[in-house]
Amino acid sequence: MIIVTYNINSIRIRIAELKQIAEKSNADIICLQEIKVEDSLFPFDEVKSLGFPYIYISGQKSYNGVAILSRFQLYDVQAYEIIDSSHKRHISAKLENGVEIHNFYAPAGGDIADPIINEKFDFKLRFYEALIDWSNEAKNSNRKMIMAGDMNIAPLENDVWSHKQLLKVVSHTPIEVELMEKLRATLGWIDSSRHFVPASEKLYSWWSYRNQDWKKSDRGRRLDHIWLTPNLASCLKSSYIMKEARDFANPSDHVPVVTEINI
DNA sequence: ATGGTTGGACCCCAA
Repeated sequence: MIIVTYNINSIRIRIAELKQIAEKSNADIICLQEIKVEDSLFPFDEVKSLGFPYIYISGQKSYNGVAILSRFQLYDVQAYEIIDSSHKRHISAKLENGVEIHNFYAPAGGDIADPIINEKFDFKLRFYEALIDWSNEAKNSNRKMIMAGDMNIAPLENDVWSHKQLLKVVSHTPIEVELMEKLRATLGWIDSSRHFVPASEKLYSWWSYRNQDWKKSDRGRRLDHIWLTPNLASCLKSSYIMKEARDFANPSDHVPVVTEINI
């Protein structure tokens, strides 16, 4: 089974890119973030025609919004409102065999890395504390879980273009990195991208729009992640980041993470 | 130190 996570930054203007991604990845399941559309305006017909008849969404107008697209039926679908009831940032569904898929869009956190001055950063930290509680609920349960999404944190030194220059930049501050590691450690989550790429190697999934040549400056960050619970470790077959998607005609600033699992 | 771009809404906000 091939699972993809992709921050699409508006699904309605990026159907052509989604098509390319579906074809190149041969995805069975695509977790989307920032669909930026309310449920009633979701482009169901266009997405179905890409080979995903099963569509599970938690949308809102203008901001946020998550969706799971699937080639086969999923079960026990739940949409959550972590902390703030107006933010649609988490949807989950189960495979027929009971494996859980959780799709997240973590808050970006604003510009200033201080929770007292910047309430968006405070919200991001509280969101992660809530995620840690959510993950801890699965402790000792042996639930098989996949979590995918735009987590808006780049945890390792080589997950950003300059560790030193980004230490005070939201997405790579020590407090965020510590929270993400605390989340990872709850269940011993496996980072599928880093499972195949050593920590010494640069690896990014996002490049800002605010560079005239994203490839030349290459100031990327790895904000998008697919994690597995340890009881799925033996199923993890491969993973890659589809960097070429950043060069599509009308690209998102994020590119897809693609993970293959034998389940 | 600053500003650079994009998307969706509305005459600005979030990323």
